[in-house]
Amino acid sequence: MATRTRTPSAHPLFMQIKEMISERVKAGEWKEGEALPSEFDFARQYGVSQGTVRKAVAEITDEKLVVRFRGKGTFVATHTHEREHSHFFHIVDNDGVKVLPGTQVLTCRRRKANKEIESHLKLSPGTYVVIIERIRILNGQAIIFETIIVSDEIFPGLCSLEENLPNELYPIYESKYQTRVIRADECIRAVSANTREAEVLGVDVGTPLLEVDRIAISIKEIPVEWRRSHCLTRDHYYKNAIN
Amino acid sequence: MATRTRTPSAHPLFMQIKEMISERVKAGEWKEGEALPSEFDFARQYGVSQGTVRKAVAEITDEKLVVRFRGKGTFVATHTHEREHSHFFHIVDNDGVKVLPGTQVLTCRRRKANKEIESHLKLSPGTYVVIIERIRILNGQAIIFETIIVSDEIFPGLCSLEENLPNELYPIYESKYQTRVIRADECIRAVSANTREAEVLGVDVGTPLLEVDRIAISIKEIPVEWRRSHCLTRDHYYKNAIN
DNA sequence: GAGTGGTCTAGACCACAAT
DNA sequence: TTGTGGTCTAGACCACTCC
Repeated sequence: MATRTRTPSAHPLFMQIKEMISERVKAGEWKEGEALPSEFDFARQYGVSQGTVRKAVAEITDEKLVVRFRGKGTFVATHTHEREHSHFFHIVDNDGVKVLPGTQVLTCRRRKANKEIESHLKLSPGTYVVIIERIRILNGQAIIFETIIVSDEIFPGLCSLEENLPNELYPIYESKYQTRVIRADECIRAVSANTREAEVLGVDVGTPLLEVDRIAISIKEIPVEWRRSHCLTRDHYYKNAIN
Repeated sequence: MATRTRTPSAHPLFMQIKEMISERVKAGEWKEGEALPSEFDFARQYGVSQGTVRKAVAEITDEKLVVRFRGKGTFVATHTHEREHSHFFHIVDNDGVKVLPGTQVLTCRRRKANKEIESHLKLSPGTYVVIIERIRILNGQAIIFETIIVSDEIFPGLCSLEENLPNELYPIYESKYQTRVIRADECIRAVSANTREAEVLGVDVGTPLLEVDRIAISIKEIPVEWRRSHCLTRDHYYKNAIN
């Protein structure tokens, strides 16, 4: 391959390749779990060397869009239980050990979004949303009061699952609604338990609770879920590692 | 370079090179800000190709132990103001904007560590520590009540700086005490303001505060600072991005 | 055995900084 | 001009999976 026609773009070649492959993955050209073409295939497609494709795909792997297995191939990443739990769940017990939470749905309803929800999920006015309230149980104690809000257009019929809603929702978003959560922004505050939360969590009104406000972003860069968790941090805490 | 004598080690070559260079950096073979040998030098030293060294140094760069500049070289990373602020300070105002905090030292004293401190900083019994209490001021409001505890053996005379203690301590740790903080573990809880905090922060006793308990780890993998921040999260919050 | 990703090499050219 | 890190190539060998 003689000297390539250099696009005046500031990006190096492997970055351009990365963007192109990345876009194709995001566009759903290969379904979740499906294999992508091999490095050599991509190299032929784009007229670059295998090494350049490797570097591009390595970056996409870092972003957890795909996973690679030696001898098998490159596959569109899926939301495994472990990934969700290890990656998105930051509450641990006082010994620093991550505990698998149980879940109990309190309410699940469908209604019009208010201004606040519209703003958080970037919805057009009048959009319907699904609002789930549930508690999460760690070591037998109700620890977290969780309010989950998603667009009814993206997740139609989520309410109908009602009692069958699993602990971890992201795998459902992915398998039933073709919506893959790849990252999230969390806003963390200290708040006071209101009467409802106090009752459900079995504490006094006014007890300090940890509020974790999470906006989950899909692979298409759309905010798809607003989740507000109010956590009792007497026997647990939110663990964050800064590297 | 013919086929190399493969160590039976499970690690690939570039990983071994990475470990060796990494150890030398951590041992202080080059001072902070000082240049490391070039890729070709390392390649000669270790008898591998430049590409292999590149991959090793790339990983060390990812770990922020060194920084690289094209045309100049590879240098031992230093604690710049920006890095500390962007990396370790997670409190932002309600618009999500990071604010530069001012600081006012309340007390600074030297005393024997108690059991709790010994355990957090892994100190031998009877070690003296320095305890600094200070408030941090954002947009003119006292927002954070901060207690900082470090070993007096690692940071002798820190107290004597007293009023001259800067906002950001890590650059001081590095320049005056040859101690570079590279990562930290944070435990986050919701707590109630005690009388002291209530007075200092100008709120009622019992107001929910965000407790951020941080153990800072040095480049030598030693816990060197225990910092407990109690933050008023009325106009601010702790921001965490999950990628 | 064929195909995949993972590692390693040797060499080329580039952008940039210092001299 | 020299030296640096950054990119790219072409080809080799390896470990692993699947047939």
